[in-house]
Amino acid sequence: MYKEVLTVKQKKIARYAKAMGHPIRMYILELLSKQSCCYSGDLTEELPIAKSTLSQHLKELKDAGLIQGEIEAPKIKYCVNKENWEEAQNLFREFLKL
Amino acid sequence: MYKEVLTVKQKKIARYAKAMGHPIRMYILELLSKQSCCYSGDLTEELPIAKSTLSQHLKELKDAGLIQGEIEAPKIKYCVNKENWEEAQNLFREFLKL
DNA sequence: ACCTTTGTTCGGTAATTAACGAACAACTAT
DNA sequence: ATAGTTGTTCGTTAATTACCGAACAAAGGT
Repeated sequence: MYKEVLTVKQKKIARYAKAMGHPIRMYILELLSKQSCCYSGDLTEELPIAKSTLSQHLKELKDAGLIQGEIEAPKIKYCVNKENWEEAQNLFREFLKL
Repeated sequence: MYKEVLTVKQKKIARYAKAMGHPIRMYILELLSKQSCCYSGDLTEELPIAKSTLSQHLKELKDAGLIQGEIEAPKIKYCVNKENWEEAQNLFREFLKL
């Protein structure tokens, strides 16, 4: 049992950063942060990846808490998870010491 | 030959984010951004990981361009890479739309 | 010269990540 | 009831990541 040196904040920001650590996911996040929502079908068309791959990236972002999906049958509408997005913003801001 | 949808900025920020995607590396970055420099020996003592593992994490950060090492024999002094650090700051700021 | 300190590299293992196409599930619309 | 749309899951493959201890390399001090 040793002293834990890593802070909760460091772990949280690392978790968010990890989710942001892929160009495709950055593309999605940037899109969502600009226009708040989109359908994953739109992404499939724009992005040069298989739909199964896209599905995985969306899951990544969802698991990290940065986005959320809402069923609008037969589609799914994705939006930023406002609460966590703001937390991430604050963590990054603080880290970048503004 | 299809249209490239990913921007240079998205790729760059993803690269930086990926390097930040581990708690240990966040710890190191936060330390360096606060006090500008440190010796890796200090880190070895504080952090609960093998020195070989630490060496790898430092290499990650170096390869991403976020830090740089200067030999001060027999130690190595690590500092943030100011130029790239500022680029990263700007990219994140812009992305977080401040 | 020799020992110590410091950090990298090597070899190995285990887990995770990224990607694809095919198959499947859920729901809509006809 | 059937066909189409949409997205997830599965199985597979390849590459990368994380971690360790041991071995190695470089430099400093004695």
